[in-house]
Amino acid sequence: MLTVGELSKKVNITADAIRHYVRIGLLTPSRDPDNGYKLFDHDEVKKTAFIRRAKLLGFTLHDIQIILNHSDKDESPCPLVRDLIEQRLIKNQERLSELNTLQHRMEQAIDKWQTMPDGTPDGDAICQLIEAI
Amino acid sequence: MLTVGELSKKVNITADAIRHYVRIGLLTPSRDPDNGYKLFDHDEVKKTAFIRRAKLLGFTLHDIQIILNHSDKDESPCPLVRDLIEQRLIKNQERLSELNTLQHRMEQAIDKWQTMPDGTPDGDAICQLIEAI
DNA sequence: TAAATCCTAGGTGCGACACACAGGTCAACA
DNA sequence: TGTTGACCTGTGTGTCGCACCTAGGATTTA
Repeated sequence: MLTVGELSKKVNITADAIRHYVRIGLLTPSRDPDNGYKLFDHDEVKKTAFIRRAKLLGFTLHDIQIILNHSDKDESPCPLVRDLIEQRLIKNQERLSELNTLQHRMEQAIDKWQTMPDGTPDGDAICQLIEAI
Repeated sequence: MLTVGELSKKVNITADAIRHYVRIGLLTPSRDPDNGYKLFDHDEVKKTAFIRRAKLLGFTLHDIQIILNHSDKDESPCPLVRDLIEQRLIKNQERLSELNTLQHRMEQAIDKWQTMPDGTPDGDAICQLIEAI
């Protein structure tokens, strides 16, 4: 049975993150009756490691909640996991193309501004560099 | 002098977003003494359009706040703007490479899972698809 | 025995809004 | 003239995944 600090070292995340997972109900440690400390048994440790791996794969904590709920019911969550990751993949592609667009706009702006004077505000223009876009 | 709703149509953003900008002090409309409605004059409309363009270029509202403060002082914010966008560019590159890494991991997982059985939970494994990573 | 290091619960902050609530205001139409 | 419906107001909460802080109790170490 590990305390928060011991668990945090074992799975290499912050104690705050673990407390966060407990707060939102992802982890459900038992309690030391003497002092109220959270105590994590083997299953909770496994769950914590699982959460880490799932996050590395791009699952949100909400996704992970759903997956864990399913596997608590002795149902294989694997088909669900495949569905979820395909959704995440699509979202991620969207984010990637948004960021790429942004990157291009920023690079273009910088190129354009290489040759522009700073100018002085004329009481009307706020920043010519941006208003020129 | 435009109300929130009129301004929101003119610059094509939601009324909620405009109220948000007012809340955080980006916009400072006057008030109709009769009914307390926010009233945006020409300068405020220009500022709103500026905010939109700056956001399209990847500036945060915080950046924009700084830029507007400078130009209020009749200083050319342009050198500042160039500095800020270079910082944003770097941040964006970091985000892009993070997302790319994530994308690769997700794609690899999906490839790998094509050939794997769902398996049944054995009371120990939570989701073999994820634990296999 | 005291200091240093753990632990607790609860609250706030981030970024950029979206959404909801309860109520006041306004223009138009019957 | 009354009423309807669309607009407006301020304020508060939720999103996401924590990080940080407070104030105090517990435990370990010198």
